[in-house]
Amino acid sequence: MLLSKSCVYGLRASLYLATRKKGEFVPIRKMSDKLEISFHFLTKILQQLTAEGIMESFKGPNGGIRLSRDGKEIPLVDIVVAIDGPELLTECALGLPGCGTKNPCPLHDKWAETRDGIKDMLENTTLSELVKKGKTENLRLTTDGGFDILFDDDE
Amino acid sequence: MLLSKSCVYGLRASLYLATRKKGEFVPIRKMSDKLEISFHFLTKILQQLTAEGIMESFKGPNGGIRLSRDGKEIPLVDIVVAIDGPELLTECALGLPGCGTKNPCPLHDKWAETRDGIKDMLENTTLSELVKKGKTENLRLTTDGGFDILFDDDE
DNA sequence: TTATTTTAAGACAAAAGAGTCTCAATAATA
DNA sequence: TATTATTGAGACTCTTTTGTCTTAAAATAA
Repeated sequence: MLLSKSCVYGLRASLYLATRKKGEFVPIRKMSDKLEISFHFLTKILQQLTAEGIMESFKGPNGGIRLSRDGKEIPLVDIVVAIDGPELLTECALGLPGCGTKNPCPLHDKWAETRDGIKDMLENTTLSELVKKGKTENLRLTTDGGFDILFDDDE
Repeated sequence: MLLSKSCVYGLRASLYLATRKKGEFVPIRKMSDKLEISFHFLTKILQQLTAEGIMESFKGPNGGIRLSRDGKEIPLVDIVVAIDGPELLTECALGLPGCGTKNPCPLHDKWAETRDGIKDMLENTTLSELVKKGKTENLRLTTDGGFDILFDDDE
C-alpha cells in the first residue's frame, strides 16, 4: 500500500476543508459524518496535521478545524509527509539504509526515477486543483457519494 | 512504504538465486545467512514464491530452492505481485473501492499515470539485469556487504 | 534401517497500524 | 455560574505484519 490509511483519511479531510469558505472552522464530527470516517480516529489524524501547522483548530461552540493556508497553496506532498513521513520519497526499494548514488543497491537508479515520478505528482498537485476537478465532474470522496455530499444541504 | 518487508526480502532472495548456476538448489539457510534475513521468516516467504511457481524447492541433503525460470525472463513485478498482491498496481490513491475511469476519485487520473510508472519499471526490469549491474559495479544487497558477499568463498 | 539434512506447515509471540473510548481543557451561551 | 459544544491527550483494544519456534515430511547417505 502506497499511503497509510491515516494518510488517505488525512487527504480526504484536507480536500473537504478546501471546499469550505476561507477562515471557516468545520467541526470534526461533521467531517467524519460526511466522509464516513470514525470520529475519534479522524480527530487523531487532524491533530497531527494541526501540530504540523497545516491546519488550525479552535475549541468550543463554532469551533472546529480549518486549513492554515489557501488550498491553492497546499500540495498533496505536505499532507503525505506530515502523516506518513518523508520515507516514501527517499527510501530504498530494497529497504537498505543509506541507499543513494554513493552506495546504491542494484535497483537504486531505476527506483529513484520512479520515485521522482511520485514526488513530482504529489508536489505539483494542490488541494484546490483537485477540489475544482471534483466539483466540476462531481467525483467521489467516499465509497458511495459524489463530491456534492460534501456540501451542506442549504448550499 | 511501497513494498512490504516480506516483498523486499523476497526480491533480495530472488536476486541471490539469479546469481547461481542454472538448476542449482541453494539451501534457505545459506541464503538467510548471506542476506542477513531470519531463516524461518525467509522460509515462509519462499514458500509463497514456490506456491506461485516462481521458485522450485527440493527437500533433503543437496536440496534447497531455485528459480523456475531463467533470471532473464523474470521481471520484478512477478515477485512483487506474488507476495504483496496486485493492489499496488491497481488500487486508488484515496483508497476508494472500484475507483477507475468510470467512477473516479479526484486524484484518479494523476495517480493512474504515476502508478503506471511504477508498473512499467517493475515489468521492464528483470532479475538478470539487476544481477549483471550488481556484479559489474559490486552493488550491495545488505546493509554492509557488496554484491560479492553473495558468492561462495571458492568462487 | 537409522541418522542427517533439508523444506513444509502451523502454532505462537512481538510490534506496528488501525480504531475506540474516556476524561480533561477550552470557549460560547444561557 | 452552569451548561453545552468542541478539540486535546492518552489509555485501551483489535487486526495485520513481522518474526520465532516446534514438529512433521521427504530425501540422502552411512
